[in-house]
Amino acid sequence: MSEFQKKFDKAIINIVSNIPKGRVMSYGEVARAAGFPRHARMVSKAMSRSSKPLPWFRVVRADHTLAFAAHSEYFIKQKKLLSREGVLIINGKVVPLQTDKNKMLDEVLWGPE
DNA sequence: CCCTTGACTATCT
DNA sequence: GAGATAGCCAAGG
Repeated sequence: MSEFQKKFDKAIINIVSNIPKGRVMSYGEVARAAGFPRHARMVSKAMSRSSKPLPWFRVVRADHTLAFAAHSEYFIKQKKLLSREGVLIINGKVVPLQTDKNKMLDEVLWGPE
């Protein structure tokens, strides 16, 4: 394993494992939060290499769609895992189950900031 | 080295 | 808003 992967994986895994239940982050956001901007495409590989289980299903594309091919095995699996915690996929896009009516959709999705 | 491959993104049409 | 396009960047062949 390259030195890059060692540090990268550690940082990515740390971020992903801390995504709260019912919330999602984009690959780019995870990469940025981990201190590796422009490495969105490598986030998935880091997660795959993780030895411990991760809430990988809480990571979606920046446009709110799932990264897996529609109808693929993992697409179905991710959709199910997310719906289990109140995050639904409608028309291929992530939509949170109605929660706080006073919050804007983006805030419910991506959190207050 | 050069080329291809992604669980990606931002920016046009 | 769905496609196409051009960046992106480490890995592997």
